Amino acid sequence: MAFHSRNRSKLSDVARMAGVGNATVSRALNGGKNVSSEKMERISAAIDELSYRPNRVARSLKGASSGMIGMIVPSISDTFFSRCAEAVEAVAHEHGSLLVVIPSHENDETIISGLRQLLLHHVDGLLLAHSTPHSRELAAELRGLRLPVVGIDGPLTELGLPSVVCQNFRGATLATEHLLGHGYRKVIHVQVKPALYTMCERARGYVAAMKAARARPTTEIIANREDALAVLKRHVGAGAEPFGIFAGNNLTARYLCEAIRLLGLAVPQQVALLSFDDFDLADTLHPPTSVVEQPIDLMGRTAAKILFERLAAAVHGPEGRPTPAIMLGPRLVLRESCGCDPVRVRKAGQDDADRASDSLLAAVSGSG
Amino acid sequence: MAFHSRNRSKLSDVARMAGVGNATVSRALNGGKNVSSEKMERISAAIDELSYRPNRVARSLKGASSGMIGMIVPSISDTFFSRCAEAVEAVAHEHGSLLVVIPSHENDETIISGLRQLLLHHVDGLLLAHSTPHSRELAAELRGLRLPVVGIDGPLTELGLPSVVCQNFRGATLATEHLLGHGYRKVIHVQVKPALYTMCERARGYVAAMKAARARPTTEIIANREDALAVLKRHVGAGAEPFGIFAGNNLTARYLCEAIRLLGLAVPQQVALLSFDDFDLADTLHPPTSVVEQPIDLMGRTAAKILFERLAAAVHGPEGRPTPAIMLGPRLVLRESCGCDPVRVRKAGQDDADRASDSLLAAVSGSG
DNA sequence: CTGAAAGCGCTAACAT
DNA sequence: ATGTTAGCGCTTTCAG
Repeated sequence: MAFHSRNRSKLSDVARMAGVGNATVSRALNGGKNVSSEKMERISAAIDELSYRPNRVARSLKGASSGMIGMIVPSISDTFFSRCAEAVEAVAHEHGSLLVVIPSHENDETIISGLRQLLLHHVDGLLLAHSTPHSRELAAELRGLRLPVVGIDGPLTELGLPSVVCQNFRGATLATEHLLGHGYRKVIHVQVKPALYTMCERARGYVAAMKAARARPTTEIIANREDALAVLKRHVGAGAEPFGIFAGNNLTARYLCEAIRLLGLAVPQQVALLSFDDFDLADTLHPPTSVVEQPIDLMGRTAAKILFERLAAAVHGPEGRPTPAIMLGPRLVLRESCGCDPVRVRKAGQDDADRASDSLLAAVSGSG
Repeated sequence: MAFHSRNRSKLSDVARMAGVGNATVSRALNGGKNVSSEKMERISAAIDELSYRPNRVARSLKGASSGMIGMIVPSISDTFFSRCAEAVEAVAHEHGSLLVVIPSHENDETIISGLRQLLLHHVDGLLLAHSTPHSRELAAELRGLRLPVVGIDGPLTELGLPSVVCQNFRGATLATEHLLGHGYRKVIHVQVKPALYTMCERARGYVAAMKAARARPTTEIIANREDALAVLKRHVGAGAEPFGIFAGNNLTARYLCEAIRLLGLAVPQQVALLSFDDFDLADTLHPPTSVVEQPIDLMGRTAAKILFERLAAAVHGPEGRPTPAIMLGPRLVLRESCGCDPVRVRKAGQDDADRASDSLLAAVSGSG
């Protein structure tokens, strides 16, 4: 039980060794205000000597910061959220804080119980990734919280809480316009989980872009590969004309790609594809899939930064005035599935990887 | 500061309401031993009434369990580790514990400082995923720890600590034998990060299988797509004969796939591919990539389970006797890149998804 | 079986 | 500027 304290020196040990009072050591530890530089020296010498580190638990019990922040995400293993978490952890680390991650499985009750558990552990603040509309209970729970909370991926605007999201609407518009720009007169939107905030925004953006181009928007909801197959069959069968698909997220794109492969459809000759959210092998797929890339790392870092700012400013709980969500811009990553010219695309590539493979490609074809 | 305790009832409130002493409530909370059933009733009624939840921090300060476990992984966003973490979290949740994840970036010093930070926060136990050989410092740190530690992915056997790993050797043997079984006389092994324990084991398994088949093993180390390109060029150029590649992990496979695409190589006609560790779009790639699948979820759950067992048994620190690592079996997932017949493969598919798409496929080709 | 009392290591008044 | 003191909420002897 008491294996924590094995040999570990405590604040009073430091005080004794430095020949000062406990409070002085505590003060020295917390900013060193109101401590003479002479004692400051003696204290830090003693700290080094004893290799003393303050016990976060005791500190936390007393009411000071616990050095932990919580993050509630739909799923820990989902690429998007694990990358968010990684960015958040990086910022937390800079602030000497630990990150506790709890999966919600998109269930409001799970969120509430997770929230309470985090509270019991005295976390200093909370990041909440939740893009389904919250239940009344969750809203109440959040409203009653005296703890800095920042939303990520889904806005907490209605609750007066700050949040960081991607410009889903804009990304969708960009994608749709791009597809339209390739000359496809018919561009459909396929998505999963239409209830999600992010999906709604993307669908809205798609519709807006279609309307602006005087084209007729069509949104299809799918839940699996079989649905994708059915949707594809229907639209391919409807006319010989090639058409574009704007996929709502990478899961949608995955179902679609699988279905396309099963049907033996030519991309982009028969169907052009552009998906929201980049994914690992998008580049390696046949053909490479064009995507709207979200600034995941920036989203995570920004949200965490806001949280720590509030922590420092001791701004707990909702503000009186509504807090607009910070919306970060997505980026079109053009590969080939949207109909872009492979050569032009490769030429336009700006990063080193692209350039490097260019020259190697040339070398290879020269030797083959 | 004191926003944690806002209205929150404490143990003494429960005691007062139930008309018993603090100690009795505490006992009731911790197993209810030595408490009359009558007071037990009154206490639990009071707990419900006040919706009391014990403060984990206070409990932890006093020396009891903190309700938190730590996990140190090379990277939070890496699919393998985030899936491990998810499994671990599930078990932790069952035990009412929180999971704190720290990324090590495969750096021993980072691990050590992370370790110490976790200690300061009184975590009850630790899961360590680290498959590079540990430095003397890390070994010493680990040895001195009075805390249950369980290794995952890499063994901590030398330190007398339990660990859970995949049968990397066996998986590699399986893969190599399978490739050999397809009739490829030449099968090479390509990998990244040869220093990793996992990679060593896989390379050993490959070599063993090759030797058993009286074939000459060739292991190539790559670090990026360009290396993959160079390796491929060399081996394709070396002879017209098709050959097999056993890729050490999914990153290797990815580089290889990209390079294969850039070179326009036919898979499996010119190069057959079989990779260790499944990945998201393996199925959608052209052709679908065969892999050795690791029981990731089981690994995470098992490691966590062992940790909680030790926690319950109060077995802290290394055992006297060496603790053999628990080695979980991988599974060959045969798709097409290894040379398996697409039709046969699909027929052999046992899960619903496969069956479902089969029938749909039939429907589709019938209508086309 | 039960309650009173003594801390766990730290911070924050409150004196000085 | 500095020391003394009183807890934070809980567990745990130690007496009954």
